Amino acid sequence: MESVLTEAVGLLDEAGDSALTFRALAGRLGGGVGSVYWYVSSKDELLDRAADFVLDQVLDATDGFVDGDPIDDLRSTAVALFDAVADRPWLGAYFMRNTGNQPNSLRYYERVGQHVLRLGLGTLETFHAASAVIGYVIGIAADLGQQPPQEVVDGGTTREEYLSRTVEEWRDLDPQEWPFLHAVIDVFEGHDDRAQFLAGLDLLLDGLRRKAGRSDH
Amino acid sequence: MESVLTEAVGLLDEAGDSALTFRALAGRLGGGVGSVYWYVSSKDELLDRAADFVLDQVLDATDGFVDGDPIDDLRSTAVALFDAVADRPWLGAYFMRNTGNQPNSLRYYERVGQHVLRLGLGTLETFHAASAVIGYVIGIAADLGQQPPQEVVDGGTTREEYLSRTVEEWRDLDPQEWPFLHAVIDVFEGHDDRAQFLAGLDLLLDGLRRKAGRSDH
DNA sequence: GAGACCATAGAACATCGTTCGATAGGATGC
DNA sequence: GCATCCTATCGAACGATGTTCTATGGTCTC
Repeated sequence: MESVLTEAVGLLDEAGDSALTFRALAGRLGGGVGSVYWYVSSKDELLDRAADFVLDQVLDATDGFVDGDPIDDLRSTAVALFDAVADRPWLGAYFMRNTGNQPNSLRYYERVGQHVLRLGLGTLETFHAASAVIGYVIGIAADLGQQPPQEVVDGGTTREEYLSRTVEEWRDLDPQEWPFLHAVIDVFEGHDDRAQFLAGLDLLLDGLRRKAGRSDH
Repeated sequence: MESVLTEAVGLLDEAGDSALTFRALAGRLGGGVGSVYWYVSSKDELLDRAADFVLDQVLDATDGFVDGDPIDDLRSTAVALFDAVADRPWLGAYFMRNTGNQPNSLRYYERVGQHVLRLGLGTLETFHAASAVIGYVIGIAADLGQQPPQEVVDGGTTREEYLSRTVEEWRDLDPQEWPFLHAVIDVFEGHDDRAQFLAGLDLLLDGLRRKAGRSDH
């Protein structure tokens, strides 16, 4: 059983979403197609289990954050999930469905929530804050970790070439009509996904810290 | 051409992601399968165009927000996109890929960016803030708008029944181990997706407003 | 040894995206 | 008037995929 998930994750990591087929998986396990169905009842379940499988490892690896400043711990927990999803593009997509259904996504929800709980907000605000943080992390991670275009996957073009070609197209647009695009085009060209994520996360956490401060006194 | 997109959107709206097949689309158009390929070169392109098609309408419908408080306008723009994605679950998934590739997602990016621009932040901060807002909206919308479980789609179970059954399962968990879950379980049971989205958005915008205030003086 | 259950294997089926060649109508060139 | 191209349509066929089904060993229990 476990080897089924290991090999499934291996396929996903190595060649992405479309590489995980029952035939490829069976071949890797040295068995027949039908055998896989003995362990798993559908492809949906296979994906759920695979996602849950790696999320379990992420959770174990980030077990220690429970003693510092709540916001700092919240940040560390969020960053750990982001990093995990960032280098596993497929994980974001399959984390997004069934939130609250898979055992480990519930575990993650709880962990984030416990940090928020320590802020001493009201029940509704606690619920909203935890949901916002998780939603932001998953959303950005899934977005940034999206599959690069086909030509980059095939190796014909590097990521940098593709990026700079996009930028060139933007430069041709009318600056009167696209003031924002032209304003940020230079920083976009050298942008770092992770820094982008962190900046947004800090905005969110800053708002949260302020809300906690207000309800404190 | 336009009718191809209209019917494609119709299929997606009525029966979701899996209902859009070339054969179903051709049947609806009263033609053959091959004809669709004359207008569109692949299913990816079909989905891109369909998503772009409805996004265009959303953008036209929210054209007026350019005169009030920047943060307020930012909020209105974000809410409009959220609402559009919320009742079109498929839109979130296909908005997420190719951000910056499809013409109208670029238009939306620009519009959000222009509001941020008025906050007078630095270039890098402007870029990060705009990305954070868009990422949050798309992420949450895609997450909350996720396809409900099969039994609900089939009509065998209502959304409320499914929700309350989930809650029942949560109640059985050990409160010692799941303090957060038990703390928020009541508000979760009656939660509203849109309110949840707005609460997180306001946290984010509050952080942004504060950052803008700091760099002002 | 017989039967129950665990586990595997692969053929077969339906569906899907995609390709391809055939075909017809209309515009254009001479 | 005729040939030639461009536009547009159609559906059969191909390959890949998820899934079902039946057949076959293997192992354990009594």
